[in-house]
Amino acid sequence: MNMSNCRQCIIKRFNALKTLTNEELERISDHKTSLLIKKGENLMTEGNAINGLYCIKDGKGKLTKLNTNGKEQIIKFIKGGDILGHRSILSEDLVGLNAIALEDMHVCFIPKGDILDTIKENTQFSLNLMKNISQQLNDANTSISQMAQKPVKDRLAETLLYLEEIFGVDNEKCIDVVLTREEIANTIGTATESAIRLLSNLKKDGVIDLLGKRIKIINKIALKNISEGY
Amino acid sequence: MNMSNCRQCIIKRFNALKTLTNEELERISDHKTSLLIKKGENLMTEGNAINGLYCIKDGKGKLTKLNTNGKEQIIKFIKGGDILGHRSILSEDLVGLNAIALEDMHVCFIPKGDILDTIKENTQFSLNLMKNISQQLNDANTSISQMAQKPVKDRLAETLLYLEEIFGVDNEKCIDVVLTREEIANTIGTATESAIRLLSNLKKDGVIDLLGKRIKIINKIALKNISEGY
DNA sequence: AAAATAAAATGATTTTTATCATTTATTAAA
DNA sequence: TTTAATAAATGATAAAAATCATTTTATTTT
Repeated sequence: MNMSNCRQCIIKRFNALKTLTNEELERISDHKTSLLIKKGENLMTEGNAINGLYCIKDGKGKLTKLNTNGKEQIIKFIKGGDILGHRSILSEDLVGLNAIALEDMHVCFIPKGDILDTIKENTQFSLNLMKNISQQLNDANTSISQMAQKPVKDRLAETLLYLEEIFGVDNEKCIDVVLTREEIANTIGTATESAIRLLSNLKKDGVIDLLGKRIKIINKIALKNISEGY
Repeated sequence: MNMSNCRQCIIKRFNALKTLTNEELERISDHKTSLLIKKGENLMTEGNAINGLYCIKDGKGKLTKLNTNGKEQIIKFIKGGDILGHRSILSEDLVGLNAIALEDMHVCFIPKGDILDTIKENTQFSLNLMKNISQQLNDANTSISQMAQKPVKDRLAETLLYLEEIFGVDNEKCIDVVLTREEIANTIGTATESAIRLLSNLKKDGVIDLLGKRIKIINKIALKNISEGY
């Protein structure tokens, strides 16, 4: 059984679950399970069937896809407030992406049946899910375009700005997520060495600072310009 | 006024509109308008507001995005049976892509209000729209991964297979869509000259044949292997 | 704390891809 | 149907990015 109650949960305010009625929340609260996903563990795995919706309470993660050649492509980053698995539930497809914890994550799992029932009875919830996926689709289309047409340096600049936007900064003004250089490379779609080299160049140019794995954006305007090809 | 009636329209069988009730079809039929989009014309334009759903009766088109540097990226191809504009309606965003006719297209336009009403009253229609967008999102994620990690040659092979799958072949077994070399390049995200060169190589290797602009796949297995990096 | 392992950084080199220049072919216009 | 315009093809070269090799720096493990 589960100590925590969905009605009291503050994280639901940040996603489609905010539209649920008290009655719906009670039902979900009774059926949900809480999970601890440790750093490096998979919350969802590409190719598996899905049997519910995940709501991330806290922690950070990455959504990845394994290429035919075995290389990991990071498609998106996730954090508290995000929901996962609804795409797969709605399309009745297998899961398309791996969800992997970048740090320990607390996650709630809501069975598929409850979600489908709620979709059918609560139009607003339904509309919010659609809105969420629609925005993701728009973002994905933008990514395709940028992957296809921007050079690696521009994509790196873009990604650094995106990471700061998503995760914010810590008390030393560094982007508040710890990624390996390989993960950065797998986000922008380049070789690890290329990512390292370009990061070093950005540091040399005074646009960013590198404190171990942590990255601090020093000149956001310059970075924005680089991301647009100037 | 409009001669044609949605109830009789056969194209609706191929998309989410198939779940509409007779009553809903009548209402839509009364409000819809039919459009002829001539080759090269825009059906939707990036950045514009949307005020309805488009249902393509026949013809072929491309969905594109203009990059910051002014280059066109082709995100997806469209044809009879496809619906357009629902993503933008659902997310309440501006249109994200240009829809441009590759040949004359007949299209029905259904005002936004009717669509939103129908979403609210017909759960099955709603679910079908979600399913459609969910699948598009999955496809888009696959594209991101391939753009980021596959070399141009592999992406070209992939694209040729995709085009044949979407548009089929004509009576000479050529892929049944006419694209310029530039459009092919803008699909796979490369320079026009590179696309031309790689097409020439594939022809020299006997994998495809080039009859003017038309492309015939000769060895599908070889092409599939190339697309996977062999 | 020392040893072992993994990650990051850097250099040298090769491969891939883009760009520029020119020619040839195709399509559209006068 | 000849001319003009556009698209396709090809060669030469430059630029971008990947790969391989090695060193340095962190991070774990013993």
